[in-house]
Amino acid sequence: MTVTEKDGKVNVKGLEYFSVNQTFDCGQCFRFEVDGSSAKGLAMGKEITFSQINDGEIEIYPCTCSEFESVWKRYLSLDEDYGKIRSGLAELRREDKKLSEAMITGSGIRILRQSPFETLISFIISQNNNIPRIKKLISALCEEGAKISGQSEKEFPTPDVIMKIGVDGLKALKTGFRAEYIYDAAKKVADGEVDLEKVKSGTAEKGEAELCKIKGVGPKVAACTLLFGFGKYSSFPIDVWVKRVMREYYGDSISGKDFGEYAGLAQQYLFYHRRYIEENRK
DNA sequence: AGCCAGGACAAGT
DNA sequence: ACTTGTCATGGC
Repeated sequence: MTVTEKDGKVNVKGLEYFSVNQTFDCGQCFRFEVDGSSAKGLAMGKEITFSQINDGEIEIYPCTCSEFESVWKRYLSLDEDYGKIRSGLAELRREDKKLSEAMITGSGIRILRQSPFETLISFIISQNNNIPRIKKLISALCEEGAKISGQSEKEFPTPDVIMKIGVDGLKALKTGFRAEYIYDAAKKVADGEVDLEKVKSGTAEKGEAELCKIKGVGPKVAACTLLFGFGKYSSFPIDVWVKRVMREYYGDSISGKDFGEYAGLAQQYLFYHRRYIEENRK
């Protein structure tokens, strides 16, 4: 990996198993717009663009080298050895033709390391909802948070700001029945009843139990939060698409545990593959 | 127009 | 322990 800086842009080349398009279009983040081969959006309190220049080469702006090293490298999981992870997965699932197919389709997917609280709230909002509307609700929440806190709307609202918005305020944003869930999450994180630091340092199982103390957080939302917000790769979110994949590819005789320590990544490959195929049927 | 959306909860078997 | 109706809203 070679990192250079010029005119406020950082160029990174020599990347393997990374595609801007796939990473930002596989349903793990909701504040980016993918257009062609670049993704522009908000993360870590900044507005940022990731642009695919070539195979294995991207541009990041506005950005400096030190900012890349301290923020975006980790955010994009470019500090992880995906070659090693993938071969470990392939070895564990030696006979799994479907997974190896999916690993080719989605070879550029990386699990982002998004901020935990934002991920938690985002996936609470995601339940029984569609992606375009999830994006709108999150953006509305950030705008409202900015009004109250005086902070930039690039920042995701903190727990206490969400508490100030209140259940009625959240309903006014059209979050519907999720309003009390969002509020409960903010309250329990703010008063320490749910300890995100403990989730970070503990196992995925402990983390799931901790997150499920929140009303409106069940196995699926917890798993997505653990995977996309805490980098817990063994977490295996099961939604309608994955259920479909499991049944169609494996005949229901399989669980997340069969995919080992990197089950979450395997899940993303399968999820992306199944949806990618659906898209191309139309 | 009507079904469905990266679910979870509560009440009922 | 499994199944079912319900939740608020709008995308397609």
